[in-house]
Amino acid sequence: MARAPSSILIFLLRNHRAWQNPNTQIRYLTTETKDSDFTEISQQICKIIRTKPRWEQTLPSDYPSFNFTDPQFFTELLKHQRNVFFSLRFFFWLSSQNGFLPNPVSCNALFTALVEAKAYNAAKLLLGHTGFSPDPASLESYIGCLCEGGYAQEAVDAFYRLKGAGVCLSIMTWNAALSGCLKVGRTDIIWILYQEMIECGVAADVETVGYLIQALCVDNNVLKGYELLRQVLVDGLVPGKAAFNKLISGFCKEKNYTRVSELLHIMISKNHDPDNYTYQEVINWLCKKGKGREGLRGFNDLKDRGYAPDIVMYTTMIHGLCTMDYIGEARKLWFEMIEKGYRPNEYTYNTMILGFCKIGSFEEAKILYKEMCDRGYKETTVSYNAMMRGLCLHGRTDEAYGLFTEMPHKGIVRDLITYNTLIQGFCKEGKIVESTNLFRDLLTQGFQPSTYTYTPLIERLCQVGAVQEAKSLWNDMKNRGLESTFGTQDYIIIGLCDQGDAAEGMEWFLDMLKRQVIHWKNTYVILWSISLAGRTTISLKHV
DNA sequence: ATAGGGTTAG
Repeated sequence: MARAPSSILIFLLRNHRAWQNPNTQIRYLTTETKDSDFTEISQQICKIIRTKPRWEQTLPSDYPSFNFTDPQFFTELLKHQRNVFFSLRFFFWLSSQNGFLPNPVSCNALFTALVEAKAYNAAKLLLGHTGFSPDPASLESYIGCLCEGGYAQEAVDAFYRLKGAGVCLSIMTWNAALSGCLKVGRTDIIWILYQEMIECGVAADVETVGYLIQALCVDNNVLKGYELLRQVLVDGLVPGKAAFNKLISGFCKEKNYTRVSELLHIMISKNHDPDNYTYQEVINWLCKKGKGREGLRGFNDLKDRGYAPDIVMYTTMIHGLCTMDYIGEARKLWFEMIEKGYRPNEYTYNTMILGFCKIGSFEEAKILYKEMCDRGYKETTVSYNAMMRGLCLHGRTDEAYGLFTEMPHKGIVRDLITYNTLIQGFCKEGKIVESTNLFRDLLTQGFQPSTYTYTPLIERLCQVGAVQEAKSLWNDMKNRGLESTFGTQDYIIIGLCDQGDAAEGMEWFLDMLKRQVIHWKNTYVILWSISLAGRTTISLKHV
């Protein structure tokens, strides 16, 4: 039995400041009492680990007789510690002490606290470190938590852990999982999970269907998504707007405007009025698929019907007009947007600046560029790329290259598009040495070249008679699994023929036929080159 | 949730 701490107690009670000091209290409680009051001590320890930076080193030597490794003590501490990371740190400290056996109760309590704090990484760390089995309820909210944070793969792992324990998820968690996978574009996992869901015998609800439809759209399976929608509509279920919007966007991409308008009608009839998100996608894809005029008409119709386009819609429309080089119209919308009270943002500025650059109005572009900076928007890779692209389009590659060299000094990162823009610009001007130097530089920097990188290089090399180099670039491109654009192969054939190698030209041509990548516009030129080079008549028997 | 930068023929 411990000594009755009467003298110390009397001292402490008389000395208010000493009693306020947690160290003193602990020393009293741990050395002078046997039946340790865990509640009191843990409250004090909480204070210490919160305020004292190197408590791990001082705690044991300061209080040699207290048994910190009693699991009951840790459970008590957890109750009082608001900041779960302090508890975690304490837990790992305990684990390093001899004699502490993390018991399932404290592990589970800590795990639950971490999950509640949405500290998925820490929760995962704890799981991996201790290998304990959390109770199903915590594990289930852990799965929901992982999905929310975009950790789809980890969620699946946790799911199989639960499944192994014979527990099945509630529909809420299934939906959270599907939604989480959708957010990070992991449709592959969605289909696995959905299969599992069916096997568990959990009935999909209307929310589930919404996610499935969206997943089908992401997989470019819009028609299947549409069929699923029709099917559930018959059953009286109406998925949320997001599913409709994805379907509409998907059909726009496929230029299936009949379905688009049908879906818009369904939305209205089901009290899902199409919103800015819906229309923005329609206009976006109309512009991207070369129907900018229709896009503009739709945009104006919407305004006539009382819809108020938001800044994103305005930006989309301005961008569409700029791609068609209708800069005047774009500028009109720009001012209309400002009149309506929207301030141009980074996206709007970059779009408009590129528009001006493309038509060679560099003065206007520079004024806007300055305005953008004055408004506090930073210069970015995108804004630099836009200026460089404009300059390249107008034969001012030297100025573009000047910007390129300036970028690192301003701390602006160059990316693949930066390189591609310049490579294309130099190629266009026949500056093949500069282009290939940039290409080499790009590889040294560790970028993965894209089709946009190779195409201008191959074409220009062929034109200057360096067909061998062009062919090696072609192989390089193919080895990276990149698809060539229509027309690139034509240059190689014509280049080969210019060198008098009709036979190999023919080989390449037959290869194109086999792969059905013929660009019929150039076929006549190709056949003509081959026959000129080989002085033979090409008959379609070869085909 | 939504928007911005890189292919194409004289």
